[in-house]
Amino acid sequence: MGRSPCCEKAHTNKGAWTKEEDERLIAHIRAHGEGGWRTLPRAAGLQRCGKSCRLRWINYLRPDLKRGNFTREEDETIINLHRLLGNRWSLIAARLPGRTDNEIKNYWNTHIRRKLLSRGVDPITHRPIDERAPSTTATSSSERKEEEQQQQSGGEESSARRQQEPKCPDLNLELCISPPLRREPSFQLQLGITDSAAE
DNA sequence: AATCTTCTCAACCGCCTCTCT
DNA sequence: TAGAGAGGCGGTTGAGAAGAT
Repeated sequence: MGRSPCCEKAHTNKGAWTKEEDERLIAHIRAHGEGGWRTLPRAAGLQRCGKSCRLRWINYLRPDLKRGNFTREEDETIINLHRLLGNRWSLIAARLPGRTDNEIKNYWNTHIRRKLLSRGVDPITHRPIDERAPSTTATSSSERKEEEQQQQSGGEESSARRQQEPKCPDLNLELCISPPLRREPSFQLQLGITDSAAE
């Protein structure tokens, strides 16, 4: 309502970033560090919204990002954390070094959600879907592919086992809530998730 | 080879929360 | 305590790629 927009939209670029814009952003952050997103575009000579710069840096340009496919372990970690935290992608991302919340969110929506559905598991509640047969939910070609892959990757994952025994690697997913010291980081520490698998 | 359909993921949008005054 | 500014988050969108017909 009475809120001013985060940036002057009339003079900002939108859409895909160019190589030159990337380089400017990287150079500016290397020189001045992260933060000050509202003033950064002007300082860096970018015709971009500050939020856009932040997103580009966090999701794509950060040097510590791990690109490439998710591993099986990461899959299971995401599923377990989602069961615990729900759609709190930033918290989930905090447990997966090199992965971003956006990346995990996309991966969840495009792969894991279907994977769970094909297993007969409700991706929201993480409980078995009783009423509907799994095959009725997995109708698209990719969903069928997922199923085939799972069958091929060793029959070790029988559907019965999948339904009754959610795999929890070495994750202690118990929540320890204590009075908030500051913001999320402290909360994350309080989570007490000791995924020794990641060690 | 051309067209249509489906999938993927980078980016945007709007709201919420935190911090500062 | 209230209000404003800034950062952060999650949902959604759309362009391009890949696959199917």
